[in-house]
Amino acid sequence: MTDRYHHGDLRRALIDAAVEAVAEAGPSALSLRAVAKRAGVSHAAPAHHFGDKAGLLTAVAAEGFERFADALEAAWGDTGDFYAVGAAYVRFAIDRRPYFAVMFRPELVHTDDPDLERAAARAAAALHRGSGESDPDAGFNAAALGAWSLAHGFAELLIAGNFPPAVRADPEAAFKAVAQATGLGRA
Amino acid sequence: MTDRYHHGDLRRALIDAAVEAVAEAGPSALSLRAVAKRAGVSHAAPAHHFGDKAGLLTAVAAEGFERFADALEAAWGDTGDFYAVGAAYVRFAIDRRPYFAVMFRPELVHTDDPDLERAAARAAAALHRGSGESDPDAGFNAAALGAWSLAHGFAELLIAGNFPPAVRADPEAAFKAVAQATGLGRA
DNA sequence: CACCGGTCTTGACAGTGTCAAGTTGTGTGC
DNA sequence: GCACACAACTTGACACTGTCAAGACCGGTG
Repeated sequence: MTDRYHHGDLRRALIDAAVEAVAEAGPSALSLRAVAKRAGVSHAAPAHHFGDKAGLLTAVAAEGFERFADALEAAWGDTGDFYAVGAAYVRFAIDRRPYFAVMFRPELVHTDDPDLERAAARAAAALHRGSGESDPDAGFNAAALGAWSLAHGFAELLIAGNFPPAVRADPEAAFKAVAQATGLGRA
Repeated sequence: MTDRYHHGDLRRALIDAAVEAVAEAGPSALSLRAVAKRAGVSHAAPAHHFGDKAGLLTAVAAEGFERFADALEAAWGDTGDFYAVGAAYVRFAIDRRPYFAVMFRPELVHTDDPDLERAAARAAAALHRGSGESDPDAGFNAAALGAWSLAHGFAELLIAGNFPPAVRADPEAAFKAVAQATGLGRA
């Protein structure tokens, strides 16, 4: 099965290999040839399935958004409040770091990919659930964008290593404290 | 002067060339050889001054943090409130995009570089000015981290193209609306 | 004027993404 | 059951990349 000429599910194997590689050295250090070697195929096999290096990362990002949407939806189900969803946002960035490292990087992926767009839209819907309509005057929902910005910025700064040790020790608890300090979550 | 064998200020010229290149295609697409060509020197000249590709980007990031600190300090001077500083944060991310694209990317730079550390510390000090001491129990200042996360997340999501057109039309005004919606800035 | 140290160049190396062409297997229509 | 068409993958090549060692060049100090 595994040593067939036709791999069976090479696409899946390549995505997994890419996720591992990103987890080890980040997306900018990703090498298609290294991914191919990890999956045990020739150096040009990835290009056949994904067209492009960006194509492979696009597939990773799309899968990431799907898992992200799952995590956010589950967080709504648990307690239903904003803190839980924000904490899930932060937890995803930590636990699924290789996915997160690719998901909000337009220069690394094909932003017009239908699968990616669909998955990203699902995640956005899961995130904004229950945050009401956007203000027709302003053209956007200020509270929802604020919550998103807060969670995203916290996750991004945390991952980049800009937060003190006390935050890194328990990021979810720290996020809740930070969110409360801003006055958010009372809506 | 410019066609001398000893360039005069090649280091400066290389940084400028790198900033231009990053502005055009992002930091991941940066090529040392292209930077060298842009500055009119041989392909190995950058390595002599910066040791490394990461070394060049480190110099760019350090310069970025200096300008960033300037901008934040100026914003405090203007009106002295949080909204102005947050808006300056967002404006910097837009106007000085090539710098911002490198400043919070630990995988692209030498995070232990003394110049970079000094500049980043200055920017952090400028950002947290007037936000009081950190809570000794928690080990961090929740309100300050919240403000930082909000501004940073907003800037990051805006740049990545995740916000609706109404926000992109006037990002600073949108940020103020978003910050107000969270209840922040009343401290 | 000799010399020395820093500045930059030249040349080489292994590794990269991408493309064109070829090879190998798999399923389909007959 | 068999030829054929097509998809999956390989092979080989190309231009380009970052990095290193060695050399050429220049400015200033003795």
